[in-house]
Parts: sequence; structure tokens; C-alpha cells
Amino acid sequence: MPKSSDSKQTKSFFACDNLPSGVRTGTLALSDVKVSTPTFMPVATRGTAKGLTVEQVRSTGAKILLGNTYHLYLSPGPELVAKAGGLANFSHWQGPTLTDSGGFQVFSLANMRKITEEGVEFANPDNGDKIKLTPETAMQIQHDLGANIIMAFDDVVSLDPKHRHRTEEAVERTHRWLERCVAEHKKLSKGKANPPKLFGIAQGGLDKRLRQKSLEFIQSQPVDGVAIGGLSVGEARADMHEMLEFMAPLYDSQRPHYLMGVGHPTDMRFAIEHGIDMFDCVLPTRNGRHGTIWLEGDVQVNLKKATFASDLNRLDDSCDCYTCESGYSRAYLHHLIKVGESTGGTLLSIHNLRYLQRICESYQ
RNA sequence: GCAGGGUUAGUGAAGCGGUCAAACACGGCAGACUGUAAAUCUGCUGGCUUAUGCCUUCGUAGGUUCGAAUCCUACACCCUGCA
Repeated sequence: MPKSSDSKQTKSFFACDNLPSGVRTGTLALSDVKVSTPTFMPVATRGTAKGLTVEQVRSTGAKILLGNTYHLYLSPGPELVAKAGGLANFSHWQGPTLTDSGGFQVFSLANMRKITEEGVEFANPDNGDKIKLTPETAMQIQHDLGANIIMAFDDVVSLDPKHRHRTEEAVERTHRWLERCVAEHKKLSKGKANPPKLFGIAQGGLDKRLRQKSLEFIQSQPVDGVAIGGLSVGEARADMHEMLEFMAPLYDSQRPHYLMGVGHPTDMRFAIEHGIDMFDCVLPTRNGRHGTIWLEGDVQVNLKKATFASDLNRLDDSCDCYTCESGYSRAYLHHLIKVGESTGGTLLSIHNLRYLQRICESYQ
């Protein structure tokens, strides 16, 4: 692959080559670990990639693990995680971590939260308890959780036409909240030898004008990375791709570009070819638990289907994941999923995570 | 042997004269899932065929009734008491 760039910054947090194809290959320096990009970051909302040990996650080639502010705040609480030495230690991951701010829960828990200018008040789905997240508390919690990368607290809006009127308001609020995040983050970082990197999140739904405005604002701020939020929330694939294409020339090339919540192979390839460096998504682990996998060529297969009941072939001959290399048969995995043995979900999650990581590696 | 109770679709189990092809659960067959309230959710699940249609089903065989899974009789099998 030809290298055409310019923007190599060896000692900084992020260094990358912008290739003429639109693809970028880079390196994130997170504490002692160098992470090659593009990279896929498995989601460990409550401190674990569901069903997997950290060793299993690591075996897929993942370098950064995601946690969630809202969920870890509810349990076990940031104090305990801090006391345990941060999420990386507490979870035994012992590697780079990123925490999402809880902004996504503004969207996913839409029917049990109230937004005000100050922040968002959630009702805990388990017991109805009120939980308030603000830009300031989101920063404080994430500092306590001790991730290497933390995310700004944003206002994520559904793309449902009924909520479109809120898109612009949400963009503006996300910007105001970002300024508060930046200020709080600066305060909390004072005196810290190795403060976390803060990423801003651009919103704007499927409105190009708002997207551009949001990207410009986010990039005008002293943030370490640029994230794209508010996509992969139910829109048509073509709409998402159109937006990615539109935004590609607008990114600051010096900072990493993180497309939040995307992890469908087709979308990842498209995004990588349009300047995205980082991804996270629940799809590989959720699908794995539900019995669906990706095979060579991005073919999605539901292993629960009766046709696999007696298929003694391994999952995918072209895959080097633990599950495939060990030779687990489709029939066996089909059986585990059918009878509800969690090992099945684990083995398929490993495969799916590795599948996405291999996509990233193919560009690195 | 006597007296009760039971036998319902792949399984368990409701229904006890019409609105019953028959609730519900499980199982089965498909589908969905993109910063995880998700090991979850949705649809279908007698046959024909896709319709406010027909056919065959509620242990077996008869009967009563305009009409029976539902009532009566006999038989078969199962369970519980008493012998």
C-alpha cells in the first residue's frame, strides 16, 4: 500500500498515514500499549464482554475494551472500580480501556429518562431509582473508572421522524455539554501524570448541514479524538453510508476518528474506506449469543437453522479464531445454542469478534 | 372385585353443549438484532391452502341433540382408595 503522508506524529497519542484510497492506518499510544488502527473495540458494558473471559477477548486481537459509564455507575459504582485500580485492573483486562459516557442511554432508555439543560435524569430500570448524569458527573465517573479514553456526554436522538424536530436541539446541546465536559475534564486532569484522552462526539442525525456544523464545532475544541455518534440507530444502510461519505473530507486528519456503535462488516469496510479508525459494537457478541455468525464474504448465517444440526464441518475454514482453529463443528455449536448452553454463545462471540478484527487487520 | 378420578394437538396442560382447529407453557420452524434494560424480541406452528373457505381432529365405538372436546352407554388403558 502506498503511503502518501505527511501527518506522521511519532510521539503523540495518535499517528497515522492517510492513504489516497481514503483508508488511514495509524497507531494509538495508550499508556504502554500501541494500538494499530483501524481497530475494533469489543463492548464490555458492565465490565465484561458478555460471556467471554479477558483472555478470550484478547485472543480475538482486540486491544481496547469498552465499558459504560451509566451501567458501571449503577453497579458496582465508580468508587469501587477506582479502589480496584480502575476498570483495566478491576476487570482483569490489564489493557487499554475506553468508557462510553452514558449518552447512548439517553437514546436507548428514552422512555425512562428526562433531559434538561443540566443533564439527564434516568430511572433505574431495575428499581426505579433516579440517576442523574450531567456532563460534569459523566466526566467525574469516567475519571474514577480510569479508562484511557473517555467520551463526552452527548444527547443522542432517535432518527424516528417523530423525533426529528429534536435533532438540531440535540446537536446544540451536545455542543454546550461538550464545553462543560472539556472544562470538567481539564479540572479533573490537573496533577494527573497520565490523564485520560477525551473524545468529542458529533451528532446531527441524517442532516448534512447539522453534521458538518457539529463536526466543525467538535474539532474546534481541545479534544483528543473525534467520534461520530447518532448513527447505526436504525437508519437504512444507504443513509448511513451516504453520511459517512459526506463527512469523510471534513475530519481533522490529525486526530483519530471513531464511529460509535458500528460493527456490521459491510458498514465497517465502508467506514474504513471513508476515514474511520475506531469502532465498537455489540453486534458480534450479541449475535454470537443469539446464534448468528459471519462467514467469509460477510455472509451472515443463523447457526440455529435446522440445516446445521448434522453439519460436522468446522465453522469457517478461512478463520483463525479460537473456535475455528480448535475445530468445533457447526453441528456441535448448533446444538449448544439450541439447548441454551452459554458456551455456544461464547464460542460464536469469539468467532464474530475475530471476524471484525480480521477486517481491521486487513487494512492495517 | 368395589368405589372414585382420569385419557385434549410433538410434550405438559386449560376448556366441560354453540362464539373450539381448541387458551397457555414448552418444544419445533423461521426472522430480527449496529456507542447492550437484549443468552433477548417477533412471527408461524392439524391438513389443504392462505380465505369472514373447506376437510380431519379432543382414548375407541355407539347414542342423545338443530349442534358434542363438552351429555349418555359400552369398551380399552392409567391413577387413587377399599378389599
